[in-house]
Amino acid sequence: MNNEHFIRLLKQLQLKATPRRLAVLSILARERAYAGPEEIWKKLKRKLNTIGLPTVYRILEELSDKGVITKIIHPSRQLYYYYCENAGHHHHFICVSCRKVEDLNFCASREIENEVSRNLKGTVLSHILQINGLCEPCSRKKGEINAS
Amino acid sequence: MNNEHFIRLLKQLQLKATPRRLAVLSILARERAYAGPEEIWKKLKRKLNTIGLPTVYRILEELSDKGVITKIIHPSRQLYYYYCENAGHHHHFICVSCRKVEDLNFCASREIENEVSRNLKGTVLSHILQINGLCEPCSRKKGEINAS
DNA sequence: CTGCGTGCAAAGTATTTGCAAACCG
DNA sequence: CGGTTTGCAAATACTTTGCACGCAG
Repeated sequence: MNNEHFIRLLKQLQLKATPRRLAVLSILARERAYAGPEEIWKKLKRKLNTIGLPTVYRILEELSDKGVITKIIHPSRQLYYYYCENAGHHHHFICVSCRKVEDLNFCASREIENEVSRNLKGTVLSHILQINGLCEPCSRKKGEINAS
Repeated sequence: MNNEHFIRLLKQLQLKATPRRLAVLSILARERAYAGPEEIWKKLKRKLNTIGLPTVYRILEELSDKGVITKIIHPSRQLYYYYCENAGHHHHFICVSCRKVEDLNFCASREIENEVSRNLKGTVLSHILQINGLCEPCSRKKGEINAS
């Protein structure tokens, strides 16, 4: 949660603990929602003297490759990222209205693995499972809008 | 499979049965693998006198919106599409090596629905489940390569 | 005929790259 | 110090749009 934590995290990943990287992590950690490179960049500009948009792209990409943050699959095909404290393998429910992300205590790895190895005799490398929907508050709001 | 079938299909979707649309469907139906707009365009140019790349984009987009073809989620973030005869809701296993796509007789809709409505009290709008891996032949080849 | 469909040219725009300067350890 | 990291400017490349002409129904 705090900077000390992120410094350790970056060292583990063999990345230098630079102000830019820490700032990106800190901003993402504050959010319960996914954010895009440009948005993050705008927020960073307020905190740091200077920061380039390509730097933001690079940092998000490397953190995502290392598995520290999650890439969100969005219909618009723009990049979105989300920082999740929860370490174990799991999947996300994303609210398409307010962008909130919530953890799902559900993963179908086992069934998938069975299905693929038995029927297709193939090898699973990775799987994507993302649930798009409306969170509880947004669900209600939509209901109100529809009802009115 | 044949043109008659696609003509009926397009009519159902309230799309005119034009040579371009039929050609796109026919090409996709022949493949057991996903393909990108540019590739499809190149193949189409051989069959048709003229066809513009934007047209291919437009046709793929509308067919995908209507649910006739499936958008493939690719790490490169380029667009790929796949025509699947199988009508019911299901998911796909894609081979990252040869691009082959296979149906999975597995869907976690019910578990997802339970999990979301019980724990999050949210509403599910859609879900993405895609398995990336190696099909059986590619699995073997990789093994050979690694072994050598 | 009448509006949907298409070709062409042109724009758009998110994302990436190259390189010199700055900086972390 | 030495290799990373970053800013800036510019490029890239995929994808989309506008508009006039053509064709399906």
